[in-house]
Amino acid sequence: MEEITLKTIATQLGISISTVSRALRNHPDIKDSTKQAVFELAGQLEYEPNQLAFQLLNRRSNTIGVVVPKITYSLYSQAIPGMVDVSERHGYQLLICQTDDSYEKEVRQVQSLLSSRVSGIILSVSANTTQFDHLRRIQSKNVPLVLFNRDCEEINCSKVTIDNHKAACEAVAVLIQQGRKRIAYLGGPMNLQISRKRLEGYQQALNDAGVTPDERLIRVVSLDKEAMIASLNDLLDSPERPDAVLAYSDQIAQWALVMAKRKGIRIPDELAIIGFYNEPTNELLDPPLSSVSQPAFEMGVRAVELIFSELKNSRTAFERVVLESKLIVRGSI
Amino acid sequence: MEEITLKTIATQLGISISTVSRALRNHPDIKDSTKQAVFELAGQLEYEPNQLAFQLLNRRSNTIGVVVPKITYSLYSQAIPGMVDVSERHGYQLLICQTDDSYEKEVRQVQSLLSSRVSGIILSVSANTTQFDHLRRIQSKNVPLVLFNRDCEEINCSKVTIDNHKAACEAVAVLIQQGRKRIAYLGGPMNLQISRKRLEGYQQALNDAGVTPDERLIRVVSLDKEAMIASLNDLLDSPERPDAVLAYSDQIAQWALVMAKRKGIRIPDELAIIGFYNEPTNELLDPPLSSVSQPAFEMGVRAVELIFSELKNSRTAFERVVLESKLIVRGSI
DNA sequence: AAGGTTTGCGGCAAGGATTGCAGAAATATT
DNA sequence: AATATTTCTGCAATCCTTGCCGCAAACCTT
Repeated sequence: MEEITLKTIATQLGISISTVSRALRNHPDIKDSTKQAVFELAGQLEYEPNQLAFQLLNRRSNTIGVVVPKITYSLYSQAIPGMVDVSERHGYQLLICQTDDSYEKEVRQVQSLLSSRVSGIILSVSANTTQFDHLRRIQSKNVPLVLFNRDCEEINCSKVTIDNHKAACEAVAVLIQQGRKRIAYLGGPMNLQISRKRLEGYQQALNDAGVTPDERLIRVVSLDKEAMIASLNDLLDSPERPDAVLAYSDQIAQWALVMAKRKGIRIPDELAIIGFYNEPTNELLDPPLSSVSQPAFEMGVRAVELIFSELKNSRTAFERVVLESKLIVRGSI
Repeated sequence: MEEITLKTIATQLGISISTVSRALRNHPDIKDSTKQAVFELAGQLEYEPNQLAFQLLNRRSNTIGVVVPKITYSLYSQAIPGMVDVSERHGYQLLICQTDDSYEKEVRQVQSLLSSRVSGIILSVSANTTQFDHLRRIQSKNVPLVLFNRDCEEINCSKVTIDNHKAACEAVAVLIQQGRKRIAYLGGPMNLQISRKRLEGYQQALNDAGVTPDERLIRVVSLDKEAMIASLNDLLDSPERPDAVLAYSDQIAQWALVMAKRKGIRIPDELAIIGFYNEPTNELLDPPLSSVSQPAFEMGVRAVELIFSELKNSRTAFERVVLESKLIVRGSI
């Protein structure tokens, strides 16, 4: 069983390869009768044009590389379908990699995507990435790069994010208006810019309201489930127990809600909770969890669109798309 | 800014392309001093071997195509990381497509993957696929094909599934043992084999226990949220209200739980609920949702492994991997 | 009928990397 | 010193497709 190529068809019909190629692409130079014969035989042999050869010729692969920390994080599992949607419509495919939040893996993945000559790269930096030469390398090869969700200041390129500072600030403001006095921030990894931005937003809201911040209410929470639960236990059992919580992610917020309930803490009376990302399951909790919603699907869509616009028009300035986030108020506050 | 190729290095060093190629692959025929010079310049120019050329030469792309109905379905968003893990370890990448449960899209995606000369295809059939020529085509091209989760009898190939009949049967048996009399089955699309198998398992369990089935308790539920809620309302408000429910998916089961609670139906006293897929958020509900857990991550791992084993040893018989499902008992029963 | 135009097709090159074979240079052997 | 052997390097083919140039035959023009 060997590959069916243009050559196979050409020799079987006793014509040249170029004629077959043109016939299949409906070139006007080719006689109708020839075209018909070619189409017939091609269908019969189930000929599929070899994309690899085509891509080599065109020096690009019609493929967009996507690098995310973990596909399972809901923002990514929602954003990726958005990317798939748009890119499929343009005849592009997605090469998806995950870094497991490891810097080394991120570098390897980027390398490998460049080697595969992807047409563009969409990336969300890992929690352990503090050096960015690999991203500069993408740019120096003139491959469009779009950062989304997890941004970094060090790289100048097109970006799709929300205004994390503002989102956190507004969420905390709502808590303050409710009369909450001891508001905690449960942050994610602090070398993530978005985690820091949310912290700054939190601090600013306190500042604006003239509330003295309490350092003990600012905690970095591990994303690992067991460790997270331990942190939550520690906070909820401590004498400085908060009366409100803004969490870096719904994953954290959901467990905070569940743990608090198990401890008999009444929600929202004794503890208000707000998370980030507006996971669909927030609605199912009792009480339902309030959350800052991010348009994840749209982030994916926009990221791919930015790739295409750079591809089409390589000399445009970098675009920063800042999408609207929105506090979804439910029973937890 | 042009592409850095072997030629670039060769001309700059005044040696031939072949020498550069061999130097980079550490061929023993090449003098050490030459190698060193080549390595140095290659590093300096940030040379990346062009995978496209390599793949064309080798007639394969080191890429595995994955076709699923929707990436957001939790089984897939868990299985894909399993696939990514294994394939990355082997130096392969994943080309991910979704069909949105459309037959036409599925055909197109498969076509396009074949055109891209993927090394193998992993697929979960769409809910509207009733014809399978496109899958036969994959096989006739000697491209390894693995079906997972959503199987179909019509195609003979390697498969990774669970025993849906048995899983449903055992779940219902537990409900019967609890003394439940009116057990409902909330099924998914009926041209999905897994949905039918679960129905059969449900029916067999009733049969085995000598319970007369009530047709009104068997319902096909749309996967669309609004329509689903309407169906649930209808069932829960009807005079033939069940005292137990086996749902095709946790998505359905979770909403059944929430809707029942809102109607003041006590769970599990008045209504027991079991879902499928063991979504992580089941734990967060009140009461926590019982569910038939499927090893989604492992399904992904095994599917890729099956591709590799066919790739290595093309003449092996097809393997059917049937993984163990398990009823996770929580407060909802 | 001689020249010009159209029609239909073939040949060649390019795109980048690998590799068997052959050949040149350097070294070893007699 | 002449031959044999080893060490290193280059040529050319290959993977498949497309674009460009050119050629022959057929047609049309005057």
